[in-house]
Amino acid sequence: MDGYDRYAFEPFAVTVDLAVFTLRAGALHVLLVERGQEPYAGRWALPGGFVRPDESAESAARRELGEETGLTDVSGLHLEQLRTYSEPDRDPRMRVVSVAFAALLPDAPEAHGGSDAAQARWTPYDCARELAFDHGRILADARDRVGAKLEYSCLATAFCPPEFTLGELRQVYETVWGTALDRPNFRRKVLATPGFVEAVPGAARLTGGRGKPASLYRAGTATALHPPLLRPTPEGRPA
Amino acid sequence: MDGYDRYAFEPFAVTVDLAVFTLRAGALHVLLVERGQEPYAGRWALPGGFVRPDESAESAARRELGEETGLTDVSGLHLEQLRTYSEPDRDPRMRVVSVAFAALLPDAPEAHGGSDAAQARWTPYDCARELAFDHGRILADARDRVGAKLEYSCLATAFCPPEFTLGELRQVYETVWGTALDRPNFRRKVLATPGFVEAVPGAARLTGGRGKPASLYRAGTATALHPPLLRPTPEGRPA
DNA sequence: CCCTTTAATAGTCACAGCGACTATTAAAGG
DNA sequence: CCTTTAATAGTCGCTGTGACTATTAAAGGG
Repeated sequence: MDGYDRYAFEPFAVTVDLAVFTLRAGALHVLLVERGQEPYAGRWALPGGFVRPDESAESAARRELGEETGLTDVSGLHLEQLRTYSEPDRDPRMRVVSVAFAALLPDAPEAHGGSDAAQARWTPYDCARELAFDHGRILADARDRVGAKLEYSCLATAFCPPEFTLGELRQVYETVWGTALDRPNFRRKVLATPGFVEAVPGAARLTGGRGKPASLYRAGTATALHPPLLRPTPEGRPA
Repeated sequence: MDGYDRYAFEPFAVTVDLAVFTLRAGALHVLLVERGQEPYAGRWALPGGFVRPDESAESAARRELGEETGLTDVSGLHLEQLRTYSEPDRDPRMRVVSVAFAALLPDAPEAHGGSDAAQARWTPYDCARELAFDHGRILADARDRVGAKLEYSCLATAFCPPEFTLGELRQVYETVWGTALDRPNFRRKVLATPGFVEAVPGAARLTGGRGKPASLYRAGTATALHPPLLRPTPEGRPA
């Protein structure tokens, strides 16, 4: 950033794009909006918008998150910067640099049009195809990041309501990773990690389903997982 | 990014900032440039510059890397996008959004002025203080990222020349992490990880120092480390 | 009311990985 | 030739984890 005044510089439009994830009916869902105009009119896209003069990309992302989900309080939601996409031709009209974020929601409020009056809809991740711009790439990157962060962070609780059972937490992993996890082993691992979850003191139990009712837990104070909870290796992810 | 044409948008200047690391004399060094003008005239800063109209942030970062280090071929160097800094007041003159990158160099060519004619210097990481703008924050974030990635990636070889000994590789970890590692255990772990390093077939050995000469290795084809090489926990990094 | 089903919870066993440690080998240098 | 230095070889024991079995506590149907 030296030599600042010695070069002319091109002004860029700066936007944020959000990959907003939630779990619904045992499947990973992402919030998409339908574009109303060219380019890509009628195509689905990630929600997002311009960064305003007086706000950071993080502020813009949280503002857009509230507008698009209709949630009144998005202050506690997990929002994470992914990376910035800046290919010169990523928008056919003009030079747009976009800062991508991932957001995780515990439950999915029904989607509705945001302030942009654009149609918004929760879509199963596997059905999100043919997105506008490079949003397909952004969405795939976001999913990879979320899956990876489950291994070494307590991110999974961000998909859960304030109080949850270990079964629900395990389903987060199973859904995002697409693998089954051994129930007792998962329980042992989670409870052995200090600060991951803490038991709700009262003899709180959740009923409503079949089977033995499970104890309730809250997210703990830890953010990192040491040692990590490695996902089962289908074969050799390494190499 | 929907509702594209419905809002006026503020044009931003977009720059890249680089945290270029290398190992010198057993210490982590970072490439800094001295600012020649206000603001922060005379202060040290991370190298960087404006993204040009026809290039992506990645292209701009690699171009700047070549200009600032004086290296003729930077195509093989490890360059990694960190995150984007976009606080409205991060530059007192105007609205500048900066995409930060980390770069890793095997050996340190003597620093010289880049094309900007600014003075450039390799500085021990611990001596890099009072940087211009928010570059201190960016540098700290970059160091954190590099340290963390050593755990679960083969990034360490990016600090090494094409052929290196296991002792040199171990010193990378020890220098970046600031901890001593058990020699035999490190060797066992590295050699047990397929694709991390591969032996140079010839009875190649490195002489020049004291002691038994070590075998030479090259970086393997793996990029990820499974299971990871966790850094010794001084106590509880988790929680 | 019993019996099946479902899911949480408790517990066992064996192996892999790793920290800590000791021993040996192969060079340089005085 | 002996000391120093560093690479390499190998051992021991603990911890974490995968695989697996058993028990408990509810719902639901006959």
